[in-house]
Amino acid sequence: MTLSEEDYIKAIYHLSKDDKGNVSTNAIAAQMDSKASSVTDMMKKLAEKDVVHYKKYQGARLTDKGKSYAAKIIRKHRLWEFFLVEKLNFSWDEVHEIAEELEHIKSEKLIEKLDAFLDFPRTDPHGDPIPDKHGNITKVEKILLSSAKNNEKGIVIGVKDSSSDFLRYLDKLGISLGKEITILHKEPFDNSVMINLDGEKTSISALTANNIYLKIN
Amino acid sequence: MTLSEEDYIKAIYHLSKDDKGNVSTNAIAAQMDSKASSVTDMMKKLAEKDVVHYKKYQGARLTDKGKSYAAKIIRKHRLWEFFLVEKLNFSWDEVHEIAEELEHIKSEKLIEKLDAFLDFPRTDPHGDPIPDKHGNITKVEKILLSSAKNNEKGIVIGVKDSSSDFLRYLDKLGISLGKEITILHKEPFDNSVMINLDGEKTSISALTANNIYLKIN
DNA sequence: CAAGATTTTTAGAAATGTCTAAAAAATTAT
DNA sequence: ATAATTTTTTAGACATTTCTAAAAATCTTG
Repeated sequence: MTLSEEDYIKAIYHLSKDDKGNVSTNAIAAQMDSKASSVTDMMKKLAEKDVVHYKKYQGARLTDKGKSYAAKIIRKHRLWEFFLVEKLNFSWDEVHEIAEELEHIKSEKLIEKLDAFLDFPRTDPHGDPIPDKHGNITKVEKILLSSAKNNEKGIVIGVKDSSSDFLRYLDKLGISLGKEITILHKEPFDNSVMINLDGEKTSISALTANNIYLKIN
Repeated sequence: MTLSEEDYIKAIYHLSKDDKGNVSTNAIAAQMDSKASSVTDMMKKLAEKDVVHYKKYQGARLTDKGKSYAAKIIRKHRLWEFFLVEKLNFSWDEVHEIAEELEHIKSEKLIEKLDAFLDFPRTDPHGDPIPDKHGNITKVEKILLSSAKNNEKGIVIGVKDSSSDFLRYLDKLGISLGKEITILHKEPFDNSVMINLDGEKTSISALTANNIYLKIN
């Protein structure tokens, strides 16, 4: 697979995470920051290679082969992110772009040795699960902070938005993976949430609350 | 710079290591395993970008900008090789191909952090010096084993040929970086060399002796 | 359910990097 | 120094990946 093909496979993977339907040409173009016509061309090529199911005017979805390939790219991306943060001391908002390049390095042996060197991490620095070498992902039960109920207590285990801006904002708030958060009160007026974090009362906006995943004990 | 441009820059760098003259179009084509016409095209492009001096029918050589760029690629290549061997337990004959890919990862910050993580190594797993962040290379005095004199004693500090085949052959012979070798006798008939290695007498061929660098105490 | 709006595909073009074949320049050898 | 050989460049083509503009299909809505 070329670099470009791998990027399209990843895009389709991310767009079809939850629902199992087809992904539209326009949705892929938006995700890739390219044009619908380019997507159509690439879908024909990927269908030829048997990594997507594609029918004119009906969008695309990954075949089993495509899903397996996507999982391998995601695995590489997340292992490299873990390496960058844990070994090279990058912060969690800096690693995505670099991992976007590293994820295309081909060697299987490299990635298995890296996995062992890192002591087989289960999640990346943003809490996202790292697929195993067969492409299997362990799903962890999690809810959005915004949908937690009053008096519920949870551990921060992930973020929905992992843009640098959001991650740096969380740093400023003192929110990081593993932190315990108690929901004190949800404000109906603006859907902001009053929480207890490290013994302090803090109010977080609806948008922020909608991008933090909690594991409820 | 694109991947392909970087590969051409590297090729010219390697071809003009010793002598300062221009490198011929055909020599570059041979090194790159491509055709002379492709080289001509690329030289025009690289001259435009001011990384090579190029005049029709007279070959090319790197500009200062080109040399600096080449040194950065070499630095990345050799740091990654060191990482692969020292941290991921690859053997010295396995790392070249993987480093060929890793050397194109762009982030400067990545490479400075990697350098620090590896504790600022001075040479790669084949004994070749790692340029510093400014592109400066520390030259070490060294001679080919084939040109050492009888009764001279030296430490293996590098190899001229770093192909997998040669490196694996050295493994079989028990020759690795840091080993002490004493030249016992040079056979005029076939230029083979009788050496003392770990207290054992061993004969090595002229070709082998011509690809091992020694530091004489 | 037909007209308008939107989405998707097709057609044609550009940029990159490569190649083959032929022409041009440089080198070598008689 | 001229002919033969080798090297290098040019010209034209092809594969990839992308784009714009126009056409075709699908969806939406009064």
